[in-house]
Amino acid sequence: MKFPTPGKPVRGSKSGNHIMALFDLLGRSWAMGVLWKLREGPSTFRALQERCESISPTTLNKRLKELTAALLIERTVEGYILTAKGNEIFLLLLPLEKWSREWATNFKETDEK
Amino acid sequence: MKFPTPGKPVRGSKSGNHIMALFDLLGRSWAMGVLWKLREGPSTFRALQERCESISPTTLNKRLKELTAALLIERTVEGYILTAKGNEIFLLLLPLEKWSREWATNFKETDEK
DNA sequence: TTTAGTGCTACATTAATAGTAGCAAAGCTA
DNA sequence: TAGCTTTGCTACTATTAATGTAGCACTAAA
Repeated sequence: MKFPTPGKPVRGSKSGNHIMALFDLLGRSWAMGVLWKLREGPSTFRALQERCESISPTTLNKRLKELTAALLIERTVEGYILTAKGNEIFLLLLPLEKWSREWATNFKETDEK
Repeated sequence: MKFPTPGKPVRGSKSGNHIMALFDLLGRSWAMGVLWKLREGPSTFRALQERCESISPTTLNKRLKELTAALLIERTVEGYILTAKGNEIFLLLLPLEKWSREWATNFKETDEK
């Protein structure tokens, strides 16, 4: 498994700056979404697929492997769960929810093409 | 210009849940990176390209338009800058930096293939 | 020994990103 | 006013990532 590793070249930093490595990891389709959906508790592969409403098994599998390699999630008998680190980062993402709620109000009527 | 709009179907939410719309927006290559690099101050297109170390003009242009439509950045005579909203979200991303520094320590020697 | 559920993998298609060239417009400079 | 630069892109091609649909191998219960 290969994922954006701090210390190795990543998007935005040839030297592998840690924040850029993180952005590279989280800046992939579904990465943050999967973490978010896992906040609800352990989930099997198929259940997670449903929580996500629409995600191909190919992509889900890839993200799960990357996030596992990145130590953010792990697989248990109950299914996939957030690790301690995964939970930490979830808590850091949490404020985005409130912010996005306000942000969303800007696009209610503003229906540009 | 088309970008993940709250209220419209986005990745992870057919109803356009705001946090999922935000994840869809930020979960694209370079989106968070560009916001991050713009914290340093106004930047022209070409200068921004250099700050990013490696980014194709195609992608940069696309992200700039999306982020502009999303009200996070704008173009001024001095170049691209973060808007008030853009700065807010940057501040929310800021804690990730410290976290990622600690996270990175897990991958110093752990050099798996 | 069937049946059902789970965790994927295969494969084909479409979309996103990269990488390189270079053009049109604006601002010097001589 | 004719060149020379810089800037902000766009065009184009190549490569990589994501989608969507099928279905296989495994486990467990009936």
